Amino acid sequence: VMILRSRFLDARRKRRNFSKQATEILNEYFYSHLSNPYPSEEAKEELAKKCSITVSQVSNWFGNKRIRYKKNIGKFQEEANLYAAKTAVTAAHAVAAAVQNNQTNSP
Amino acid sequence: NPAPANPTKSPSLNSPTMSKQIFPWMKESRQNTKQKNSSSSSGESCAGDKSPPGQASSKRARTAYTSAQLVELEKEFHFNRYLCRPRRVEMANLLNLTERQIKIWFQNRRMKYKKDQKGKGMMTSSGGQSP
DNA sequence: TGTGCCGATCAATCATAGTG
DNA sequence: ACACTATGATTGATCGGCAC
Repeated sequence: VMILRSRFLDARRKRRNFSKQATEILNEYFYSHLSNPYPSEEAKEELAKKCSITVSQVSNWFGNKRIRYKKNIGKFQEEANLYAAKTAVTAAHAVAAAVQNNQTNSP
Repeated sequence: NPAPANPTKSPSLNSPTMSKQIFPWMKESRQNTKQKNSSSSSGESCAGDKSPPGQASSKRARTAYTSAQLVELEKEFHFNRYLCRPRRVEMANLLNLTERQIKIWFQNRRMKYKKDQKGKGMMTSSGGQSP
């Protein structure tokens, strides 16, 4: 337990929240692709550009978002509805691929 | 982790408006979809790697490496970015970690190295700003 | 057939920024 | 000022695919 505090030199010390509009763009993408929120490398690059952040940051954002979303879906319902209404449904095609793997369950 | 155990999932959700569905990616995820049963320990073996305890370590629990272990690993990484089998065995014993862990650490370290290299490459002028 | 590596992700955790 | 929550980043470990 004395095995710590070597991290006091980490970069995470200085963290900046993303701009309100960057978060807006990311959430828009996330909720409009809720069926499969895994942007391609190209999509990440585009999002990174629009948000003025790095591709890694986009990856981190989606990683955190996915995990936290599924950890507590209820907590994000409001947000989900908010963005769902705001966007023009683009999650139809992705469903096909996802659905193919979905049908495999029955106790 | 106090988590008792909740193997099976009972998805069932939705508030008033049943607008959202539970897509496959939202499910409990990892450590399934592929259960290569048979033997005991984890699916991976990593060419003979065991720990003295021989406990069923199928549950990987983010072991926190000590700073001492990290220092050794880092030192070795600067010497070689890749580890040969014999060396890996040595380090495993030296640091009291499994070969698998050593292998994975180097794997992750290489990825991190690559990522860092990318971040650099630009940055023209000055830098050192001291407030 | 078995093993290591890569790329992407997961999942837990750290440390800080925000909010009340 | 301070407890508690939201959030970006780090990292040990897994998954699927690929090369040898």
